[in-house]
This record gives sequence, structure tokens and C-alpha cells, in this order.
Amino acid sequence: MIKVAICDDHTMVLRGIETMLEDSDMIIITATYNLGKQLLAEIDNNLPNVLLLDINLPDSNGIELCRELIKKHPQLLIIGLSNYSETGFIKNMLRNGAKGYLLKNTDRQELILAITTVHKGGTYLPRNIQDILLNESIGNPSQITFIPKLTRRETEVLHLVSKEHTNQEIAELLFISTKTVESHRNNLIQKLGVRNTAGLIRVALEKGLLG
Amino acid sequence: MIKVAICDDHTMVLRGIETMLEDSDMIIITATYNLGKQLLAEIDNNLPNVLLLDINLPDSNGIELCRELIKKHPQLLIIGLSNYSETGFIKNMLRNGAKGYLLKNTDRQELILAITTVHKGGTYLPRNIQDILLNESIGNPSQITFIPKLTRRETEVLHLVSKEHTNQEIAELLFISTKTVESHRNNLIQKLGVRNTAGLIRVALEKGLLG
DNA sequence: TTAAAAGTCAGGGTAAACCCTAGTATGGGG
DNA sequence: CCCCATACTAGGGTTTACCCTGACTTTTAA
Repeated sequence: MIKVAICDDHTMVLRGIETMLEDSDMIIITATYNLGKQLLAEIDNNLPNVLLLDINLPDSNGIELCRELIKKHPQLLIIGLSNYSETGFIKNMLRNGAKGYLLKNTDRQELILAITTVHKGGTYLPRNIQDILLNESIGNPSQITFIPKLTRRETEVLHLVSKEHTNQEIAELLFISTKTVESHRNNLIQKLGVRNTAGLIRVALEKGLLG
Repeated sequence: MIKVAICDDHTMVLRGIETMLEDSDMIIITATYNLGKQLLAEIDNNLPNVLLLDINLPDSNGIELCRELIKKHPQLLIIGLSNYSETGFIKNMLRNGAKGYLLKNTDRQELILAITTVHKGGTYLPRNIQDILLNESIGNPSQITFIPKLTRRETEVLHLVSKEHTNQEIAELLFISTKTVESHRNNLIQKLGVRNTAGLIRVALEKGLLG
């Protein structure tokens, strides 16, 4: 039997996955979690083979959560769950130790295939995501789906900009020079491939870089 | 028996709702749809009493879809489904004929209560959303959820700003002076209660003023 | 341990955004 | 029909953002 745990803040999704798996005779659901913190606190007590992990939990960054979990439990097989097919997310997840990635429109067959595949030591990605990643690696690194990695400072500055602070205010809040803030801001504009603050905020929201 | 149809692009949510409702002896699921267009094309053949409608379908604007459906089928009882508790969305839905609104973390009990309530002719909103709306209507028209009415020009300028155009570019596109563009932009900043472009874009996206 | 990346700051300039005020259309109600 | 509210228009003046370059220190990962 493959022991599976699920972490998702939407009850409906939780119930949907439970239903899809309950008839399987190879898979047993050992735990469900609503929040990242709950997961971190309780998973040690009842470690599953496979964890289905929502990337967009309200209280945690799924990608960092994934890395933490793998660090503590290297044998844990994590499959990311998300609404979005942003390849940046997916690559980040895989880079941080996830063994698979599923969209929430996955059907029963694919869900079970994903779980059994990673349990056998493989990696599972849906066909269409494989295609997208393949296309990217060959030809165009499709700007639309690329999610840049921001540094700690850049993330801080981005959040403060989105809260309508001026560079000067941000400088005071972070105890750095306004020139430094400008640097971070320029880097953000470069990394997100935009022209100005309007694009910065729009793209940051689109890519899920802000809450 | 209450005939219920569901429209959601996430199979997992679809299955979750089905599961939650399958044991009920008052409710029967008569159809499920993945896309707004599919819903529009097929719902006439098999009209339900209650429709659970995802607001964030990939191919349609849930709010407009709601209005269209009500126009064609005034007796149809629509309950909006969404991940977000932005009261702006919710008010818009209700204004366009929806009879209820649920978040996707709803449990079985509340889901059934919502369906039976609207079927009896009532309106159903989760307790916490009721509280938010109530607070708003009493005291502070909580800037966060107040959706201002924009003029034609303001809407045009807002969209162009979000596309990273400068005032000068916008002026050329609209055949007006840059100073006029600045005025519209100032009015937008006033109306949305923000300080600068960052807030303008963020709030405009939050309130659904941009596509 | 060593190279790369991130964080820090500066100068000097241009462009854009922001603020306040105010005249000119324009369309719906008295 | 005229009036008034609202939208649209626009000016001058000030602040902030944006751009390019370069340099130094600290942190991180190979």
C-alpha cells in the first residue's frame, strides 16, 4: 500500500482527491492537512510515502515548504498541486525536490498514475506540461511563463512598492540608502521584463510574487 | 429533489462537490461542466434548479456569465464559487442575479445549507462574508471593497497605464494632451484611494477593474 | 577556498509621475 | 430651453521614478 497525505486549504479539493483515491486498492490516505504550518507540525507523527502538496497555501510558500520537507525527510515523495501551469513554478518545485506536478483539473486516472509513478522512483508531469517545458528548452524561453527568482531584498522591496511606499520610505524602513532601493527596483524591472512600476505590480501579481 | 449542476474547470473541485452531495437525499446532480462555453451551450437541454458556478473560469468572466444565464433563465438559482472573498466580486455577483456565494473551503454541511436555502427562495452567504458586508454597510465603506465608478476616459487611461504606457504615449494614442492624461490619472488615484501607480494597478486588479 | 551572486552605495542626469488649479464641453433634469 | 453636475481638457510647479555606470563588501554555493 502506498501511504498518501494531502495538504490543500480548499475543502472541496481535499474531498475531491479523497474520492478519486478511495477506491484504489494500492493507495491509502493517511492524513489531510489544511495549512502549511499544520503540515509541518504533524507530518512527523505519520509520515506518508507520497505527499500531494498545494503550492498556493495561504500561510506558506509552497516551494520553500517543499525544500524544508525534503531536507527533513529526504525519502518523502512530493507531488505539487496547483491551478497554474506557470513553468517557472514547476521548475522551481522540481529543483527543490518535488517528484511530480499536477494541475487541479487532473482526473482520477492521471492522479493515480502520478502517485504510482513517483512511488516507483520516477518523476511525473502531465503530458501538456512536458510539452511546454520541452518547447521552452528547445526554442523560445517563453517570457510569459518564466518566473524569475527574486532575492530576499528584492522580495522585500517589491512588497513595499506594492504597498505604495516611495523609494525614500522603503529606504528608511529597511535602513538602507535610497540608491540601494533604486538598484533593487531596477533589478526587479529587469527580472520581470517590464518598463515601469505599473508593469512591475501587474506582472508580480500575475506571477504570484505578491500575496 | 433539487436538481443541481456544477461548472468548474478543476476536476478535483468538481469531484469534491459531487462527493459532498452524493449522500444527500434531497439533492441530485444533473450535470457538470468544465468551461463557461460548454455550460452556455448545454445547459438549455437540462436545466437545473441550482447552478454552482465558478467565478474564475479560464474562458469566461463569471460575473457576466451569471448575468447572461439569469437573463435567459430567470428562474435559475446561481451560487457563485470562488477562492477569493473580495467583497467587490461578491456584490457584483449578487447584483447580477446570483442567489448565493461560497468559498471553495466550504464543508459539506454549509454546501447543502446553501443549496437548500436558495432553493427555498433565500439568499445564502457564509457567516464571515455576511459580517464583512455588514461592517461595510454600517461604518467604513472599507476602501478595500468599495468599487468606484470610472468614466470612459478613466477606464481607457487605466488600461493603457496597466500596459506600461507612459502619459505621453497614452496622450498620443488618445489624441489628447499629456496634461489631460495626467488629470485622468490623478482622478483615478483619488477614486481608488491610492498614492501612486503601484497602488493604482494593485487595487485596480483587486477590484476587477482590469481584465 | 574560490568564484559567483547578492547586497550595498554613489553620481549625474533624463523622463515621468504627481499635485493643485481651472477653463471648456456636454448631456440629462427642472 | 437653460442650467448644473459631471466629464474632459489643460497649464505650471514639484517630487519621484528611471537609467547607466561603477565600486566595494558580504553571503552563498560549487
